[in-house]
Amino acid sequence: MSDELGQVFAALSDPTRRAMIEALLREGTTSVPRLTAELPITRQAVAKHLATLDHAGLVERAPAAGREVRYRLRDGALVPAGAWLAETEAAWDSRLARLKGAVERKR
Amino acid sequence: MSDELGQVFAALSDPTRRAMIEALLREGTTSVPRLTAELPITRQAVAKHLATLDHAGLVERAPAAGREVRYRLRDGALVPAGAWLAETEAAWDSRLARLKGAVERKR
DNA sequence: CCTTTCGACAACTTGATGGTTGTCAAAACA
DNA sequence: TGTTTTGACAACCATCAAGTTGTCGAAAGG
Repeated sequence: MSDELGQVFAALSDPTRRAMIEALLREGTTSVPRLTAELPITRQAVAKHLATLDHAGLVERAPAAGREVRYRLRDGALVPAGAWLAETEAAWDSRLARLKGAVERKR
Repeated sequence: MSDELGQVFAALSDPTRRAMIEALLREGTTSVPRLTAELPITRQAVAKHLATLDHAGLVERAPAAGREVRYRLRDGALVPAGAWLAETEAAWDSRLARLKGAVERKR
């Protein structure tokens, strides 16, 4: 469907995937076996989550030696989601502020 | 399960629900029939989406006259999600910047 | 008073999600 | 060489998500 924003938010909605992102933030780059050691799920489940993050564009495969497959964060991948949230939050707040102002003025 | 952040992100992952939020931003407050007129889905589907937004804490029921049920945005509801995204994005960027710096320094 | 509208449920279909087990070939290692 | 890891698939299961149709009673409107 190519709802990019939706895919990013969906990817972030799973706590396991957020944990993976946080691990990536800590460790810079990681791999399936590595994450499998940190998480209480199977290798296959980890691989699936990484594929989801990949499809959402949050993560990409990094060149690695041998058969190893490493993953790293994709530059700028969070920007659209962050921008949408920031804009929406701003509009949200200003609307509520205006409402509040109207109430104040009324009494 | 009570994964608040997850529920918010999940709520935002659906384009129909984002459209509802944007309508709410434009119109201040809305109702099931109103949204049904704007969207290509049934009254019942609209009600379900509103319930989802309600459970995620993004929206709340506003007092209304008669049998009408109006919905409005909940103050501060986006803050945790926005904060998580902003923090993560910052860590993300600084990590990438550091990496880039290391590469520059190396050659 | 009769008809329409609205909210609240319930049942159902279809498809996606998160997880599992199992298999296999290639690479790494003892 | 033989054993263990790793990645890549596939099948499967249970649950949830998005949407539908249908029903019902209460409120609004003619």
